[in-house]
Amino acid sequence: MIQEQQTGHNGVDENIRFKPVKTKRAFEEVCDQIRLAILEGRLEAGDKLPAERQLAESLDVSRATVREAFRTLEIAGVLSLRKGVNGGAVVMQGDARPITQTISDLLSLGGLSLSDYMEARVCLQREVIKLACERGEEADFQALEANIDATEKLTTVAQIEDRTALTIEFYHLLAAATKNQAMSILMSAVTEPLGYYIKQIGVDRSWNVAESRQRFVAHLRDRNAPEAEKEMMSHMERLHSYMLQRAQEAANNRG
Amino acid sequence: MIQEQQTGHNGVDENIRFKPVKTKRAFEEVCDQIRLAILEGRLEAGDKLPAERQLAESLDVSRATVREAFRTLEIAGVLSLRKGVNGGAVVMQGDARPITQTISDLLSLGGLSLSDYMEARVCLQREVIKLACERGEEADFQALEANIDATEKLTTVAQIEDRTALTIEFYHLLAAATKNQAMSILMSAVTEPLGYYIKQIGVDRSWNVAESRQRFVAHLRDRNAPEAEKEMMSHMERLHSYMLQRAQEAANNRG
DNA sequence: CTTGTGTATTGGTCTGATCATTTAATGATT
DNA sequence: AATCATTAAATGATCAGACCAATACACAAG
Repeated sequence: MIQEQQTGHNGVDENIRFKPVKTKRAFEEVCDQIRLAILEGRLEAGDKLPAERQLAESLDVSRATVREAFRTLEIAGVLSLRKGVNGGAVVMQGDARPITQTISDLLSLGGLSLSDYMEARVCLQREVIKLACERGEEADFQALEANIDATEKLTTVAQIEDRTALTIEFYHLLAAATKNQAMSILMSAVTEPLGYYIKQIGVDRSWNVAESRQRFVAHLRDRNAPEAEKEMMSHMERLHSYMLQRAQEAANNRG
Repeated sequence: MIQEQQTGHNGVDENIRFKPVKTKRAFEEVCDQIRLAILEGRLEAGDKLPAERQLAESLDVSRATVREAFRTLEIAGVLSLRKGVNGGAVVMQGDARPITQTISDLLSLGGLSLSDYMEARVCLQREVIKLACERGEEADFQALEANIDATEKLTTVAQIEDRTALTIEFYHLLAAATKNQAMSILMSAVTEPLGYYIKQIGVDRSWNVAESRQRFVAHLRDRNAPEAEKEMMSHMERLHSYMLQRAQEAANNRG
C-alpha cells in the first residue's frame, strides 16, 4: 500500500509535475466563460446577458445549468438577476459582501479563531488610521462626529441593534477617510462579523465609548497618527479582551 | 415628480422606519437555515447533510431549490459536494478562496482600482512583516530561503508560470510566519490576483529580485522589522510603479 | 395628462427523468 | 485466504418541459 518514492530511476519524473485531474462541471465552464469575457473586456459593468433560456440554447446546456452558473456569479457579486420584462442578468461592478460573508463563515466554522481574527482587525485598523490621518478631510471628521452623536442618543436596551449598526458604520466612515477603496473593503469585511458577536454577548456598558471616540477623532483632525492610534488601540484592546472573555465563558457553559 | 417631504402632518411617520420589502427566495431560505444550524453548533465541520432528494422532501421544496442552496454554500466554501455512495454534502471548515476570487472580480470589473489595490497590499505587508519578525521561527526562514533558491533556478521564459507560482508562494510563506491565520488569509487574497497581472504584463527582468529577498529574510532572522520593512517596501514600490506603468501602456494601446 | 389594466417577458420553482461517478458488496480467480 | 474484476446501489449532475410570480411597457379609460 505504501507508494514507493519515485527517485528518478525511470528518468522522467524529476521535472514533470502532474496536476490533479479535475473534470470541470458544466456550470463551472459557463461561469468561466462569463468571467473570461469580463476579464477580456467583452463584457463590462452594466451589460446585460442573454436571457437564461436563450443562453442555454446558445451554450447547448440546460436552463438549470445556466441557472447554477448565474447563481454562482450572483453570489459572487458579479451578476445581478432581475425578474420581469427588461430584467435578466446584468453585470455589476463587483461587491465586497462575499468577503464579509466568507470571514463570517470561517469564524462560525472554526476555520479562523476569534483571537486571530481580532488581531488582524487591529493590524488593519493601524494602517487605516495612518491613511485616514494623512488624507481624511473635514467632511470625513464631521461624519464621524455625527455618528458619535447619534450613537450617544441611543441608550435604551431596545436600541442595541441600532447602536451596533452605528458602531459598524463608525468603522466604515473611518475606512472611507483613507480614500482607498481596498482598505474600505477589507476593513468592512473584518468589522461586520463583529455585529453578530456584539448582539450575542452584549456590550461592555461599564465604559463610555463615545468619549474615547471623540478624542480619537480630535487626534485625526490634528493629523496626529500616533496619538490616534494609541487611543484606538486601547479601546480595541479593551473590547477584544472583553469579547474573548465572554466567548470563553460561553464555551465553558457549553462544555 | 418631487416627493413632498413628509413632515409629520399625518402623525405616524416621524419615528417609524420602513425597511424595503425583500421577499426571500426559496433557496436563500434554505441557505440561511443551514448557516444558522452551523452558527448554533447544530452542524459542524465534518457533518454530512441529508441527500438532495431527502432534504428537498424534508424542506418541502424541489430538488432544484436545494441544489441552488448547496451550490451557493459550496462556492462559499461551506459545503463540499461529493458524488457516489456515501457521497453527499459535507460541512467544511471554510475556505479563503472566495475572498481571493472576490478581489479578482472587483479588479476586473473596475470596482477596485489597481492603485488602491496595490496600496492596500503594501499596508498589509507592513503589518505582516511586523508580526513575522516577532514570531517567525527558523523553519519559516528556511522555507523562505528554499523558495528563493527554487526561484533562482527557474530562468527560462518557459518557466515564467512556475516562477510566478513561487513568487506567490513566497508571500504565503511570509504570511504563515505571522502565525496568524487571518493575516495569512488576507495576504493571500491580496497577493494571488497579482499572478494574473504578472502573467499578463511579464516581469521586470532588469532587476534581480532574489538578492533583495535574501536581504529581507536576513533582516527577518535578525528580528529587525524596520530594515525588513524598508527592504520590502523598496521592492514593492518598484514592482508597483512598473505594473502601473505597464497597465497604463495597455490602456493607451486599447484607447 | 393621469390612472388603471392588460400582457408579454423573464427569473423562480416544480416535477420527473436520465446520465455519470463513486463506493460497497459480490463473486471469481489465484 | 487474499486479490482482483464485476456488479449494484446511492448520489450528484444534467436535462426537459411545465407553471408560477414579478416586472415593465403598451394601451385603454377617465
